[in-house]
Amino acid sequence: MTSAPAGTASPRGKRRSAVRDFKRQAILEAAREVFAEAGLEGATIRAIAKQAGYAPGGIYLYYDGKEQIYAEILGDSLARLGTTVKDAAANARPANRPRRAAQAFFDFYAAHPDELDLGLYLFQGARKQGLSPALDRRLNGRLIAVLQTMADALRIHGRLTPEAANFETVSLASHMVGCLIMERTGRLKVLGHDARALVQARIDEVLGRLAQANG
Amino acid sequence: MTSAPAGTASPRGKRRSAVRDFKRQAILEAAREVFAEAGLEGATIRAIAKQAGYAPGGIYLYYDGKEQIYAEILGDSLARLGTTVKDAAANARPANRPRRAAQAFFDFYAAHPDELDLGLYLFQGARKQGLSPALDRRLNGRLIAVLQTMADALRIHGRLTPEAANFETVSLASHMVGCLIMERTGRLKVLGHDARALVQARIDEVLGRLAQANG
Amino acid sequence: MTSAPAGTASPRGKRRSAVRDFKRQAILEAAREVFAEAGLEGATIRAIAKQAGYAPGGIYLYYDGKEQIYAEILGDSLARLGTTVKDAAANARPANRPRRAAQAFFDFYAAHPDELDLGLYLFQGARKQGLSPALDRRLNGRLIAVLQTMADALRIHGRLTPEAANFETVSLASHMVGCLIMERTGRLKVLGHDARALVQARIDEVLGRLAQANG
Amino acid sequence: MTSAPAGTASPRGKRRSAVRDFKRQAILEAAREVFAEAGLEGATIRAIAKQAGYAPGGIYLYYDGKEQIYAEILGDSLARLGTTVKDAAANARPANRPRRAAQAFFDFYAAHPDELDLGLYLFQGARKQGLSPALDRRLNGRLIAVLQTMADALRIHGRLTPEAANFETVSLASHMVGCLIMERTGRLKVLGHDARALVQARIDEVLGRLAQANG
DNA sequence: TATGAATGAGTCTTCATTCAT
DNA sequence: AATGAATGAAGACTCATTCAT
Repeated sequence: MTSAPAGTASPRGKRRSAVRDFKRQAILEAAREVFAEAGLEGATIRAIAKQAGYAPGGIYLYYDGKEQIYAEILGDSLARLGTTVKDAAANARPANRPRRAAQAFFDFYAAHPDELDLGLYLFQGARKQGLSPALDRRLNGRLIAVLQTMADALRIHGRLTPEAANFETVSLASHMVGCLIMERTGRLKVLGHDARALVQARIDEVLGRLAQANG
Repeated sequence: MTSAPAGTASPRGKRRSAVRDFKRQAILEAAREVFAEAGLEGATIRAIAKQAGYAPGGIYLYYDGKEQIYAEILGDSLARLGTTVKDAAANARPANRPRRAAQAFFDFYAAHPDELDLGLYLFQGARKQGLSPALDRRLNGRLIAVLQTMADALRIHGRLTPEAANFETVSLASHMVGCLIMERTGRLKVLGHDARALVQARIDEVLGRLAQANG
Repeated sequence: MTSAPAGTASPRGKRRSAVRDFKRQAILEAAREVFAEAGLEGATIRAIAKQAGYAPGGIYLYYDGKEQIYAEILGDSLARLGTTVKDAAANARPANRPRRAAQAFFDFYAAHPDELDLGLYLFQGARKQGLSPALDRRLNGRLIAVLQTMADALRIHGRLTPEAANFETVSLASHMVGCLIMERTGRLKVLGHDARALVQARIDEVLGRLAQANG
Repeated sequence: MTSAPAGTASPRGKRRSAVRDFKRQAILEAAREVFAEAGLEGATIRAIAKQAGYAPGGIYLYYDGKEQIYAEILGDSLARLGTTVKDAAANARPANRPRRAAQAFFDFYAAHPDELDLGLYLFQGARKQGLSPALDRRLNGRLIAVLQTMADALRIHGRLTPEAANFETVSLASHMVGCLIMERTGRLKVLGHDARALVQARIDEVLGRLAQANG
């Protein structure tokens, strides 16, 4: 009931819906702040409500529960990631697009590590409830879109087949995710390395390989 | 108190200690099963106890608490990983060692994805309490040892400086971790890829690059 | 958070705060009843909650924990004791003040023996955690105030130095506490005596001695 | 079953009983040590067993449970107190007996404050189970005997009626108990006094009064 | 729409006691 | 006689969620 961002037809409904969406966003923002400060574990409904200026019960007028908030944040996060990557690519000279796009991806999660946590948490195979299939599809769509942007840049620049560009992109993204996680869990530091350098080198390597292949 | 795998001298003591160790292992195994089935969140002391055939209090005869169980599983896991990787390298012809070692690493976590989760969970920077420094050091040591094995193989085969071999290894491991996580969270499937292929390609690529560099 | 009897400004807030205070008092009262019935050991959060008509978790809306409830009861108790003793002294002719004050002290604990228990329990040197220093100071302050009232009466009536009055008062109070405890534990009865008579005699004795000293 | 120090008739039984009593005493001694170190709260069966060189279950071969151990310690304590007081009186010149006896009483508990705690704990009105009537009678008997010793000394020295001597003694004992408890809970220190001085003064006062009454 | 008091199941952990060995 | 592994009820406390207002 509460959960669908449901579009209503009547003008009255529209206005109400707009207000509602605004408040939903405000709660989401509050939740993000709590996440950033207290991590996934510390993000209680109480804390989120307080940060949003609500009493605990108030949250449930806008969201069905905690997991739904998580999911929505993740959706938002992916949307912003998509925008960020797309902008980075668009604002770069064609020759630089693959690098800029990839770096935008990395920078995004380097700046918002908790949003990466959130993704891992929610997507985790063995979740209590799992996401609703509809939501899962939506989130997947966003992720695919992000990678598509990166893959397109790579494809054009590297004169690759769509499949090859795709493969290369997914591999690159996985590498970045791996590096970010290893860094976040403190393992990279112990090993004497840092994510940015590893990723940088990897991008150079891929681009170098493509350049070489294209003469 | 409870935790030390204390060696006793008398035969009677030895037998007792052996039984004890066996039961400790059984509990560990039960915990692993719970992890695999219910995830880290579902792995409550109650659930572990039940799975192990104990009443809740029984666990505390063998472990000081939940986190200790986690840590012990992780320690075990890293030890087994180390053995696996080392064996893989040792049993391969020198030329194949880097590949075999890397693949052993990947195969290990592909077969035990929850142990990867556990590592990420425990190492997590933002943990409530964090591991005891001593334990943390031990676990780090094991991780470093594993990567050292891989790095050594790479260094010898690729005629690299220790630093370069190290860097390459950490990057490779991060890539594998990233791929595994992306697969575990279901994202890789959605994107039409699978971890094994991605990792395979990455290994080929690295080895190819080194071969080329060495003429 | 939970603990502060925080004064709010708005009428709405005032009413809310009043309700809150009322409920806090009700819980306190319930706790006192449980103490009286089941003793300190039996005074579990569960039992208190039940007596107060709450589910276990409900208590934590009003108190931060068990010890805080104890402390608040004790604080209350000492405050009431202070008032009682002061009133008794104030309402008596000067010549009778020392006796009336002392008797008020005795009567108070004779009527509320569990509050004496509580004091002994909480103040106990060998407590797990001990009270917070701030709280301890507050409670001590109240106790000192009570005895000061008694000492003042004694000093004036008996023309004593403050030190002497103090000493006499502490000795008297200790005697009363000893008698009360011996009675509460059933020992006095076995010995064929009762606290009231013992205390009465002691007061007579002290006052007699002072009268004699003053001619 | 286990609990009665039951005297058996046969020589075989006698020897067995002697061994048994010895072991019971050893456990008691261990329990006393644990009490002294860890207080009433910290005195778990496990800790007592360990201190006595037994496994937890072993204790139950000699005692029916924790409370019984407590009770027996208390009984022992009272017996030793009795001996101590009696000896003190016996070894003093008649004129000094009341003082020496009283001081022996005080010193005993000043040296073993946990045994005073134990008495209060066990005798406490609202105990879970209460002591068995038989045990209660035995303990009471010992307490009475102790006070009787003190009362006798006072009666003879002060030429009092038995009733008066009794009254005075119980009052004195109560005062000492009160002072000791106030000291143990830290209140006396806060008030700037100490138990020994208070008790000393009280003894002087009583003896002075009696001397005066007897010309 | 919003409150916030209340719930109650669930968390980890402790410990007296039992019982097969 | 003694062990010590195991129980299981109990403890304090947390927190997502509900519902009367």
